[in-house]
Amino acid sequence: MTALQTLESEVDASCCTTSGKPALSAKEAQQRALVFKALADPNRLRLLSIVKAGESGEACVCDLTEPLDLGQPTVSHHLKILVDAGLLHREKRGTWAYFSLVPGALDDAAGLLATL
Amino acid sequence: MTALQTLESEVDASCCTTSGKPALSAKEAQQRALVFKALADPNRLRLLSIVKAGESGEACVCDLTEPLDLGQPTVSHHLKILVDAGLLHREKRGTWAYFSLVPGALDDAAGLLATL
DNA sequence: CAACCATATCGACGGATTTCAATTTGTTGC
DNA sequence: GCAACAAATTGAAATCCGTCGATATGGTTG
Repeated sequence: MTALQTLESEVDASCCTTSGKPALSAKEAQQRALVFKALADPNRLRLLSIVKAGESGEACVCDLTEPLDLGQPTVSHHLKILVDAGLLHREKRGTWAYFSLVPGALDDAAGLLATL
Repeated sequence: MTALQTLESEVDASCCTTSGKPALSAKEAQQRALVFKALADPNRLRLLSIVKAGESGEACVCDLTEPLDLGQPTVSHHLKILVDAGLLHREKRGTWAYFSLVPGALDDAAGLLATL
C-alpha cells in the first residue's frame, strides 16, 4: 500500500460529501505529509522529471545516476522513496529495473493541496 | 522574495514557450523542493488547513497552538517556514500576528507538479 | 559452476529538522 | 515608566535525512 493509495481510501471514508470543511486531522496530515516528503528533495524532483521527459516514459537506474551526479546506491534509495510514496512504478525486466510515473499520481498529489 | 515568487520569475525566463520538455535543472529542482519541504510536515499542513478552514480566513498564533498541541515557539517556527515559502501571509495588528493564505499560492504549488 | 553486471541493502557519517525551555522584542494599558 | 501579554528569537537535545563505501542479491552469459 503506497502513501497515495492510503490517502484515496481515506477520502472514501471521510466527510467531504456536503460542504463542511473541518481542518485536517493529525492522521490525515501525516499521510499527506508522506507524499510531500517524497517531493521535498531536489534530486527526487529531477528523477520524476527525467522519467517524465523520456521518450519511452521509463528509465532504469543506470540512466539516472549520471545526470544526477550521484552514486548508484543513493539513486536506488531515492527511487524507493518515490515508489513507496506511490509516485513511481517499478518493473524489473531481467537485470534492469525500469521506473515509470504512476498514471495520475502527480495529479492526485496536486489535488491534496486543493483539498487542504 | 519567497520561494514561490522566485519560481514565478524563473518561469518567465525559462524555455516553456513551444513544446520541448527538458528535464528539471538542478537549480530549478532546488527551488521547487523548497516549497515542498514547507509542505512536508504534518503540523504545517494542519496549520494551512486550519487557516483555510477558518471563517475569517486568518488566524493568530494563539489560535493555533492549542489544536496542534505544540508550544508557541514551535508554532511560530512552522509559520515562519510557511511564510518564507510564500504560502502564508503575515500581518501584525497590535500585539497579534494574523496569518492568512497567500491567494493562489496553493494552486501555484500544485502547478509545480503538473509542469515537472 | 563461475564470472559479470545491474540493482538493492547495510552501516556509518555529517548535516539538517523538530521540538522545547528560556529569553528577548514589541505592544497595550495602568 | 512599569506590569502584562503576544510573538519572535536563541540555544540545546533528540531525531531524521541524504550520501557514500562496502556488501549482498539476483539474473545473464560464458
